[in-house]
Amino acid sequence: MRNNIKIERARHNLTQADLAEKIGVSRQSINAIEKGKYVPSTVLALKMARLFKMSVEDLFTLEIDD
Amino acid sequence: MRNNIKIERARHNLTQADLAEKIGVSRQSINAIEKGKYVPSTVLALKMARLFKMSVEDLFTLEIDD
DNA sequence: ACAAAAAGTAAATAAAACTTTACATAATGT
DNA sequence: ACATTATGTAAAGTTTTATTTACTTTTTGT
Repeated sequence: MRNNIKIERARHNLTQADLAEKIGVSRQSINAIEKGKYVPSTVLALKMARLFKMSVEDLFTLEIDD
Repeated sequence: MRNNIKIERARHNLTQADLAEKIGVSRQSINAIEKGKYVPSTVLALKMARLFKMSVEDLFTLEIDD
């Protein structure tokens, strides 16, 4: 699964720490999710999408191997 | 977080076992997710939404305590 | 160039997701 | 009523997500 978190963070001028705080996770979790180290829970995905005013589908996209 | 999995399953005439097989998880996982026992990963949410031809946001909705 | 802020990473741990097996209960069809 | 299918649930175990602390590297501003 890939994601556009880094791009949306840039659009909204947020650091990883900012985003982490806004959705209630640690900065390292944001970093790991952003880098594709692991798949976030649906709650996190929904919160991020809501924050960025976009759909979960536009923020996260399935890949062939998912 | 609440979800409309049970309803969508009914609309599509799928048993929990059917759905489980289609998205590649155990039947018990579907049962647990459906009953709100735990929050699925974003990959599962995306797969279910895609199967039901709807958005993740329409299938899963955040609640006040999330 | 320098300092400060941001991002990357890693190890140890905790918490939650998911599996498997197994059995109980409820619903459905004949 | 009976058999079959579907759902609910539970315990034990594995895997993955997420946290904390701490340190390194990269980026940004002055």
